[in-house]
Amino acid sequence: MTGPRRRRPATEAKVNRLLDATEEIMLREGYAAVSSRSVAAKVGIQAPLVHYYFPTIDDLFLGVLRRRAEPNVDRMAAALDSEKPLREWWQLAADPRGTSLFVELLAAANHRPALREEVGKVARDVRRMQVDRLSTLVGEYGLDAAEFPPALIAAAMQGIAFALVSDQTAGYDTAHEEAAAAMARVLDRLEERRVRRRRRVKL
Amino acid sequence: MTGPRRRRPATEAKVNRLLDATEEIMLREGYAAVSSRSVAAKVGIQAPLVHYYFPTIDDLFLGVLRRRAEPNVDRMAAALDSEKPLREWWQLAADPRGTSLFVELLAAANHRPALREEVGKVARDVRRMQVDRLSTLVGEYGLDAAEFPPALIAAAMQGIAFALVSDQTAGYDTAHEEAAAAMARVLDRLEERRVRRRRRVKL
DNA sequence: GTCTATATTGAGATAGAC
DNA sequence: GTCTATCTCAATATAGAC
Repeated sequence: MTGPRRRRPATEAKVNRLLDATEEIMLREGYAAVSSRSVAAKVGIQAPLVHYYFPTIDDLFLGVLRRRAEPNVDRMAAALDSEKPLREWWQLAADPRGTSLFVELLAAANHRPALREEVGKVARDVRRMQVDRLSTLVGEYGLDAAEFPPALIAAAMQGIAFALVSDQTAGYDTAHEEAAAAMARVLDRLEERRVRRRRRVKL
Repeated sequence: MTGPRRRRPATEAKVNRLLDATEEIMLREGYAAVSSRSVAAKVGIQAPLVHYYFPTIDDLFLGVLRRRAEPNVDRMAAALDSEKPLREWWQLAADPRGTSLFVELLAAANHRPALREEVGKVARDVRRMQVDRLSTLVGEYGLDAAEFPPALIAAAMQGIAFALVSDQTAGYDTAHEEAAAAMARVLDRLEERRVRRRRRVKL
């Protein structure tokens, strides 16, 4: 076990430029527009050279997923351990770039088995982390755990973010701004409630 | 203005078979797997013939969208006017086939301007219908309209359905069954509350 | 280790046969 | 009105040059 191979700095930089280009294409034109040609054109190299760094297109998508997953899992862990867990979780979930990319990866995974497995692993791990933390948080927020189990709250956080971000980035006229503002207020109220309840316990 | 052209019954049947095949491919392999070749293979005809019925691939996607949209808009209208509006709305939203297809169309619309416009129109019209009805329903459910405005409730219904259906169809292990069951219970309780409140008013 | 010339397959679309 | 032969181009990928 020697861990992932080290690469020369110049190579590392090029790999990152390729992944940046791939993300850009996924966000602007959808995952289906990603090809060795489109990525190469964006970076300014020849198409077949992409295959030197990423032998297959699957590897390119996996690269995007892995580069995003690690810091995002860390950020989610930090959010869940912060003073306002739901509020910070929402801030992560409502990030248009990250959420749009995740939706694209989810869609691409539909017909790419290698990607599907990896996306599933990330989704499951993150969800487990959220549910674990929620099992104690739910009570602190003054919610009935029987009515709002962690699994539902986690699905709601992610799902609402999906809906709002996808309508927003597509430019659909569906009052998503109003909904986003309301969501923020709901979470703020929950955080206030939690603070009050914890004070009461301490006193 | 003569309305849409009538087609011979045999033609109509073939058009439907092509649209069925397209839906099937979208659901099983994702929208990106839809091509004149893949659709033709599934129906058992030659690839270029697909272009006779649907000149461009955009037309194929538009065909799928339009054939689905009309009955679904009607069904949503009926649900909103039913005895248990939220419950029936959820039953529609939680349908895996319909929701998965909508997600695929949403993704495909990302880089297909013609489709994008039509999807946007459908999304906006349906959302408007839901929000209109919710503006009176919210109070009947005993919810505070300032805290839970119609736009947020509509986004939540759709978003949670997105999240649960996509995890379910992809087979991701994220406790989506538990979440779906909890969602159903939450809505049942709301419906009960609405019935009780209406009785009180009538008496 | 880095990059290019090139092979192969499959895509969308059209002109024209039946 | 229905279907087919065929064109053009873009996709992934590999073998091999530098």
